[in-house]
Amino acid sequence: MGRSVRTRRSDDSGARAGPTLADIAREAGVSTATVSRVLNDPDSVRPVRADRVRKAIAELGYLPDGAARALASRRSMTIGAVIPTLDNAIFARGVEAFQTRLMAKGYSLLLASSAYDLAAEAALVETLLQRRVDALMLVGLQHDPALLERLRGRGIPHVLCWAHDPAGRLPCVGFDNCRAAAAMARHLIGLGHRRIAMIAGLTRGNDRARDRVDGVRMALEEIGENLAPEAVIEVPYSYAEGRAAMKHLLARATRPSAVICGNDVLAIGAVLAARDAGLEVPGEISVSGFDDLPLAGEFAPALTTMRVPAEAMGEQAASYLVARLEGGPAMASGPIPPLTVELVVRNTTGAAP
Amino acid sequence: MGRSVRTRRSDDSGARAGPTLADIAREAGVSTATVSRVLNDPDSVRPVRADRVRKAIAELGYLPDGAARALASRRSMTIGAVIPTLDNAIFARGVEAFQTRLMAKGYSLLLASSAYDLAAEAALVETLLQRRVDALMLVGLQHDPALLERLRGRGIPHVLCWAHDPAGRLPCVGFDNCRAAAAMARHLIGLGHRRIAMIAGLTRGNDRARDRVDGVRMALEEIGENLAPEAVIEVPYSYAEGRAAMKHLLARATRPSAVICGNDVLAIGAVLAARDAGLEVPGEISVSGFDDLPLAGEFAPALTTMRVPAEAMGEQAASYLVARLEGGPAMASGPIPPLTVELVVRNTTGAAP
DNA sequence: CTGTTAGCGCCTTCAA
DNA sequence: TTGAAGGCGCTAACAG
Repeated sequence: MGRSVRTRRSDDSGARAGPTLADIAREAGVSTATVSRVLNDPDSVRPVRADRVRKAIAELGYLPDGAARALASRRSMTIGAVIPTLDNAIFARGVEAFQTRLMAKGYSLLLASSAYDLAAEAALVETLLQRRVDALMLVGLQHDPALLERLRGRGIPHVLCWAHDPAGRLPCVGFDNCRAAAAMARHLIGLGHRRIAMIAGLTRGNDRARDRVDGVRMALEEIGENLAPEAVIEVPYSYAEGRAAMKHLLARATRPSAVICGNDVLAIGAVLAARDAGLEVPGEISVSGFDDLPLAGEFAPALTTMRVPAEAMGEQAASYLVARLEGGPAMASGPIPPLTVELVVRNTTGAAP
Repeated sequence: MGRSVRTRRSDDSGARAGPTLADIAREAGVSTATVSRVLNDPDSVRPVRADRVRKAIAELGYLPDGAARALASRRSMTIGAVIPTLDNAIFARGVEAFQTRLMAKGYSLLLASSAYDLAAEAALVETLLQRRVDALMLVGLQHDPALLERLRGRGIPHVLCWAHDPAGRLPCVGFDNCRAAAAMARHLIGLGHRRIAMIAGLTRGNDRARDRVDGVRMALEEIGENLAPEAVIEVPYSYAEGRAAMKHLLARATRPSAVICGNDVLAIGAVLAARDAGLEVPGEISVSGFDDLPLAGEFAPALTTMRVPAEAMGEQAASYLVARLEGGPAMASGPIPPLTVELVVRNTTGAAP
């Protein structure tokens, strides 16, 4: 027999549950199927009844149960993302844009950070799969070997950000780090620089950082120069590390005339160190960044850098995943064209002395 | 009749499902209850059988279904957070620490950002509740009037970060913004400053920003001075806005001798503007920040600021929520003591000229 | 357009 | 310590 008031739990540990869809159905005098319909496909219900249902929903303060919906419909309306860190402003921006776009399309974001550790990333993905994410966003092309395979096996739509697969095999929304770095190197080469050093991010487990080093190397080789191993210093992304690395570079017998940095944070640290050493930038040494953080344009001297479309990347990644989820099975989605980066020449790069 | 091989979906749209708990039970020759037990309370199962189950799990590549678990157990192992923005490095750090700690305790993070809009925040919370978050983290004490009420009504444990409720009524993990700002003002007052201006964050819907203004005002009133309305400029948190606000301040008939900024980003913008105007910092004008971002200590001149324990806050918030969730019903949890902030005096504040 | 009826995959008493 | 069985709240055929 139907108690008109449901009693759920007598103790007060945990959440009190609200009314269920069945309660709404009873209140509105319709079947549960109808209530479900006004929730998922309102147009398939006669307006009068739909309104009656909506009224009941409002009156009882009904909130659909996501877990039950996910179980029954096989869609959690939740998308996962694993990023290396939120401590890098450029990732934070990208994630913010990703989340905002997702939310606008009715999806929620399950977020985790891996600290640039590919094994940790794989484990986090496993957890997210367990949470039944409908799709997944990852950063970079390099991952635990079994990871992408697993996603394909499970049929989980996914997208790789901050990178571009020239082969077009992987679904990625990003740009070619190698080409971008090469473009920066050519800018410096064009200014007459030959003694070029690099302060790079840690390349272990970070293909973006590695590709940037490769890009610089490639550009140098184009003109018959080479990037000596000792001309590349790898450090974690931080102002202090950028500064320390530059200090090292300046202490050497032959000082570079230009230093290409793996990102803006390192570059600003490097400029600070150059200034500490009494060197003029760019008069005596040129420094370039990567990302074009808001600070890059404000800093004095304003930083020459490579602008990365972080927001667009986050938004496109979100839109891509949602399209894959909602587009019919036909939606094969060919290779995605790379996003464009832009060399922004400001005041930290100049003619070689 | 039970097909021994389950057929789930013939089309290939959407995710292929993996084996279910029932498959594991069959494979291991035990009941589903037993499999469930080795998952949730391994010690309650005889080791030999437990191992058999674990072997089956490994062999079939079984992954528990979070939605089903959530539905049956009434716990999603998911915690929500709504923050104003990820574009503020200090929030990003806090969220990162929060997420890391949560993950370590077996919980996942559902994240959303509100863009400092309290109505948007309330809507996002509603979405998260629908996703069945077990608990919730919010920023600040000020929220949509119905919001906290709703959380209490639903019995959702929650914590308010970046703030402290002196009355001790609200569950918050943070510090007293008013006191912290007052301490900074007193530092400047002690240096002989009287013409003090402020470049504050937007106070609408942001009680942390408002409290900081109030703290400065309070400290000034202690010495019989007052903070004139025109001495306070409210702007969004960005380097460019900080710079522009400082420019405004310097264009006035009577220039302030010290400028207290709502955060480090504004402060660095302000220092840049002072330098643009040919003013020496702190010789001719003092500037203070708030947060102690990594850049604050590296910047030249190094920024005097108020160090905020962002990581500790994220970690404690996570631990608090998990404790509420897992602590028995007895766990009443008295008021949480405020975190401590620390005045870091560096080189942007000096004696009044 | 609407109601009936099976599950979705797991947890959790309740008995044994 | 184990198994049987009934939901958790909702969706999705399938009839009507």
